[in-house]
Amino acid sequence: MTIMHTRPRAFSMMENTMNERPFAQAINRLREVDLRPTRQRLALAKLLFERGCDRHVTAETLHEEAQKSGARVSLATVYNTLHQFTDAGLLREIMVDSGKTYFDTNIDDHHHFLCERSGQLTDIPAHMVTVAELPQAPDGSKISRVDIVIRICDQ
Amino acid sequence: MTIMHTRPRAFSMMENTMNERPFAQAINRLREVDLRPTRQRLALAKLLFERGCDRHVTAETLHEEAQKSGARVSLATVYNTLHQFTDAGLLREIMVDSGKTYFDTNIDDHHHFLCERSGQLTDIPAHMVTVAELPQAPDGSKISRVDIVIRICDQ
DNA sequence: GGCTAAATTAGAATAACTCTAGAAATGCAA
DNA sequence: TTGCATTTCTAGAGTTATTCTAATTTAGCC
Repeated sequence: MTIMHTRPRAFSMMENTMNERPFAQAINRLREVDLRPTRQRLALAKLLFERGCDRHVTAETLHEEAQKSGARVSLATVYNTLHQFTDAGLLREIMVDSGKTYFDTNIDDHHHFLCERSGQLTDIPAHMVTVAELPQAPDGSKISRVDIVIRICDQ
Repeated sequence: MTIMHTRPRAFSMMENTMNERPFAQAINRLREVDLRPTRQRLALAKLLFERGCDRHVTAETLHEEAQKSGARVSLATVYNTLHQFTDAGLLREIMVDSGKTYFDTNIDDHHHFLCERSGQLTDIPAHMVTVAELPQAPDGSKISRVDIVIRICDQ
């Protein structure tokens, strides 16, 4: 197992406004995390990171999106790629709906609203939630992260 | 859909120390939530609630336990029963490990430690966590619950 | 006890992944 | 560049957790 000491920031549209050498950014980013910049990985990276907003995808939804955009990528590759990107710190896996794995392009410290009706997830920046007191982690262990899900329902 | 206004407390060993009429408690509790006290439901209720401690089970683990205790219950019935108990407010469904559904016999307001190595879940009473500031729920919705998972790893 | 609705069950079906093994693409070295 | 070792991709099979289905059994009531 490898521990990431410096988490790379995710791709962003901002960094590529000029659109010269459209894939250069993505290629470098993938190289940085030791993933060969293949056609498939580049296509998925584009969909995930070059839209300029934070996204919550499942393998299923991303695969569908890739198909629509004309990229030929198998579902197995989408699964592989999502896990590789997660291991590389480019994505974060989130657990809300048992039986489905969501990936979040926002890798900053943050939390989520979860709509109980629609299952819709929305980011909450970490600074909007203040936790005043936390219990001590059990002996021999330390807190690695605090995940907060605020469940909301219709008023 | 039915909204529960008065959540029944879960069963507890404390309430049945004398052991007279061993199933009376369970039978009444099931009646209260409009579930016929069948052989299977009683067996599962006993396993879940009469051990005097809070438990985290999956359908799989509970089914196995039932088998060992000599109760003949099908896995389908375990699934059905866990969901019925949850709907009746006797259990709470928790999401931590995508791909598996856990049920918690502790239905009080509380949170969880999640050990990233073993997947082990531990309850944290609500009073041990203080949330000082929460964001407003989006328009037209209200906060129904705040779930906090403190992920821990080896030190 | 007998009837009716509810509950249980085995096994089939489904959903979301994961694995496998062969084909294709990548990148390094000459 | 070309060849080759290695990585990556893919279709399809396999797995796991769960739900569905339709037939059987059981509970509660007269």
